[in-house]
Amino acid sequence: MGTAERKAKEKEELKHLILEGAKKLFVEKGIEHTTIRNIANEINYSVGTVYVYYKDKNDILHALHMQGFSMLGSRFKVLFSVENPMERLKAMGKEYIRFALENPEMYDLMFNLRAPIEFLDAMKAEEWNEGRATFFILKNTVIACMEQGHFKGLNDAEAVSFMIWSTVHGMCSLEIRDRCKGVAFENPETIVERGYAILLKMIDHI
Amino acid sequence: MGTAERKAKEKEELKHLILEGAKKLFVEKGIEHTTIRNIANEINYSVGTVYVYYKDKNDILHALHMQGFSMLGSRFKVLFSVENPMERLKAMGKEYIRFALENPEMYDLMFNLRAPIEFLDAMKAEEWNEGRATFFILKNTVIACMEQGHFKGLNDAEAVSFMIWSTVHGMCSLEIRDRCKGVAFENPETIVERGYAILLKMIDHI
DNA sequence: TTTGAATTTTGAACAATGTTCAATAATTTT
DNA sequence: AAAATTATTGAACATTGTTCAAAATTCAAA
Repeated sequence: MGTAERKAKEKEELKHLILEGAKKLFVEKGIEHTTIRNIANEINYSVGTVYVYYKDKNDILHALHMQGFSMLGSRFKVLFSVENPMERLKAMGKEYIRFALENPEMYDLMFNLRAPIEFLDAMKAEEWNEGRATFFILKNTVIACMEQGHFKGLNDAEAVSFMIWSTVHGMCSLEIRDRCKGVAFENPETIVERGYAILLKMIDHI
Repeated sequence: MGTAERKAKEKEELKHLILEGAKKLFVEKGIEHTTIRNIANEINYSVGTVYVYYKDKNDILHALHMQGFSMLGSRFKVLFSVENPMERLKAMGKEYIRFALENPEMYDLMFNLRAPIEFLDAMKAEEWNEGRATFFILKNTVIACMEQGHFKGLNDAEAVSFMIWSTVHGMCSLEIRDRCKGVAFENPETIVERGYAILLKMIDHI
């Protein structure tokens, strides 16, 4: 039965179309200024159709959430080619920052968005795999660094990974959410780079 | 004219009442699940009254924002008594984390809430003073540490301060926004403490 | 080709929200 | 006591997420 296949594909395509429309608008005007009606309008469908393919607005956010982790994950995977674990770790931080600052809406969605209960339930289930996998890449790199003699005196690889993740995440979040603007840094444009340079030096000296 | 004074005081009191009612509900059921009608109901006034005293919902958020910085600031001020700058720096981090984890809604409001344009305008104006002051306390402490021979090889005190701020902010945000839950840490309850311990060791070793 | 069932799409309708504002009530001044 | 000023109200509006019966379309069988 070829018809069923084609229909399934069409459904997939429409689902994708909705998602891409949503993403475009999110990037253009921010997540909370994008309405379902906007999305429907953007792709020339009616509101109801969106709800056929996505249960919720949350469902859309969740789909984009996974897509975001997929993007970040593939950026990380490229870095497998960097043999030296310490170099790899540093490159990962750089890529992470680049991803966050180039895709602030996506990043916000992934890490800063207030999570409704259903969202959290989905996160605890299998679907959060991508996120967990991304953290494990970091953790394993830290472990590899330790095996090469780095992070001497620190035996808690998980905590080290969490601390590094928190640092880059914190810098990106403060930057993206414009909290840096209020602080009147001497050189606002470069503050994230400078902060990251400090982290690298600290990592090197231990 | 004593009447005018009394009226002014009454107005102040009602404004405060609204704010406290809002805060109570924010803490109870989260910021975005608290409506103006809820707030009005909580203090037995009508919706309209709230709008007489606060221009916006944003206006309320903004007032609480300042109150939050005031709270955090006074916690920091207590630490002036700690003479040793390095000890003071460490205590500040601890206090910061305690504040964030004890007042997650307030913290979110201060650092993670999506800022509407008017909000940002107000931030750039004088009213962000509290926030700027808080960062300066941190920065000055870092400078004092440097003068005592710490942070050797790092000459950018601002970047060091930003990096430290980002680390504790990042850890608290990830924890508060439940992003830690998805990662399946070995020991989830203690991850922030452990992460902070790593930061302290790194600071010590440089 | 025609038909009738299955599927897809629609948009009017609903409840909840932030916000406004003329009307009402309370207070103060004359 | 009357007038004027001030404070409070809640109905009304626009916009949101969401639902669902109806309309439009597609498809397999006769």
